[in-house]
Amino acid sequence: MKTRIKNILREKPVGQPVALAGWVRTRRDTGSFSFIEINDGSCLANLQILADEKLSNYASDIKQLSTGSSVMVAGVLQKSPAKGQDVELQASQLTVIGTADPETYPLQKKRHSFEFLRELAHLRPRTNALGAVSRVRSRLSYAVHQFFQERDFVQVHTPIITTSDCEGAGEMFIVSTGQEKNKAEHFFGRSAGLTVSGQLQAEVYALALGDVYTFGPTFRAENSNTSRHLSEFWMLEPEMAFCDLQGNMAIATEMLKYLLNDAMSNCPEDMQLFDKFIEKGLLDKLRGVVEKEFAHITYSEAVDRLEKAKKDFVYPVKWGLDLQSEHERYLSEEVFQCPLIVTDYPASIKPFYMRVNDDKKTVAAMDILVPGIGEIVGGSQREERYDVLEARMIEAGIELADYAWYMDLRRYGSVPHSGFGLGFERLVQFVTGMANIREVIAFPRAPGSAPC
RNA sequence: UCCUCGGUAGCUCAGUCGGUAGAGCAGGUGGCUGUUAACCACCUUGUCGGCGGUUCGAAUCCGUCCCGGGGAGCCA
Repeated sequence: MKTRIKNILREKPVGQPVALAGWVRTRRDTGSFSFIEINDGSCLANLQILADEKLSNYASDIKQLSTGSSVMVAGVLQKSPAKGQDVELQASQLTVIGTADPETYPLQKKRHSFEFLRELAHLRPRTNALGAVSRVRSRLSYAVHQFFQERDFVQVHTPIITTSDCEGAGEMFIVSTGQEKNKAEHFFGRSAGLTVSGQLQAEVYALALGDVYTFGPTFRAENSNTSRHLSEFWMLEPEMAFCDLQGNMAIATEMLKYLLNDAMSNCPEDMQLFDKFIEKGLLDKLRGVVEKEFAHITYSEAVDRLEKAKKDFVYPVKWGLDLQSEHERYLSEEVFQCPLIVTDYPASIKPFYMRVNDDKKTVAAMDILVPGIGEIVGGSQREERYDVLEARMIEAGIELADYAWYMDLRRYGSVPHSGFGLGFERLVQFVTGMANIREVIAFPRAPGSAPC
């Protein structure tokens, strides 16, 4: 029976027999024995093993051990007399499971660039930083479910293959068997694609179950090549019935604070690695976000501030034009220096499903901008009035027949409802301080690149 | 897709005015030591991203394509 290093280090059963299995990070030989550091992925820390020359396979196996080899070790845990670790394992048995030829094994004991590691998608989780990202990502995913389940939200598995394009959400990948000669022969009887958003389907379930969320992979065929875009990414989309924009903002804010707090309290060692080596001051930044109120301004106020700003922008600022990255960054990074919620954008630049405000010019939209990442959450109150929605769809040139089911939600028992989308990888980026989104997903897919 | 910077040993990089390539680390061998980015000595390693051009001669200059970083657009 093996014990995970995480538990060994937490419980420190000194004097007790312990067995574990993992991969060799480094070996150092001394006079009559070797120090071997083992990592088993359960935590950032390695466990130091002492392997004495009296072990039967000392000369044949243990002295040959190199970085990357896999081993099983049994022994007795003891207090360490030297600095660097509280406890260490005196091995009574060490079995080599798999060797790793040091001439060809690409990972070294020293630091590698993330660009290099990206070429080794199958080996990079064995590094400190990528292992830590994986654990924090897993924990955040768990915390997402915990947050919503604690609040009686129902998870809906919305479809990956979809026949409805969530307008304004980007280009779709087309799904087909490759055998169809014409549209009538299509596998689904109509053209289909990979989902760009589960929102419209989530609305269906919100108007039946009240509060729901969907959390799954999302696909965008955009040719965008940046440090915060992926072709395949995970998106969290809560949708709440009987909920207006104020309620939407409140739940999004509460959720973000909850998630940051959860990662900090449950992954302290990994978070300290990020704070120390990836983004200095990360923990202070996150604590600040948890403690401070999020700033909130309307789009009109944002335009006002930008027009009065003493800063030269490349792109023009004018009511009716969308805010550019430089504008969003100026507001969140320089003016407010904290997460900023911008609401009530012009209807002309937002999708048909967002609820038209009383001024008839703006919609009940909200974007949450965070320093360094930009937009992390985008949401809105949905248009629940049949006539208004129909007019907006016609204006947008949408085929009404294709969305009859969506219109039915407004025809039968319509209610005000709201929701938002959170880019999960952008959240992981924000929490870990990783500069490039390709480092926070196991196997990144981007134009021209899809390893493994 | 656009702008911009880059691609030299397994990794991180240097390479001047165009004259055929170097360091540190890693790896190998030997030594030493309760070590911990271990240490000391010696040794190995190159389609200079690809193709084409200019030139007596190209890592170096020009063209083009591929790949990567940063920024922009699109968005989450």
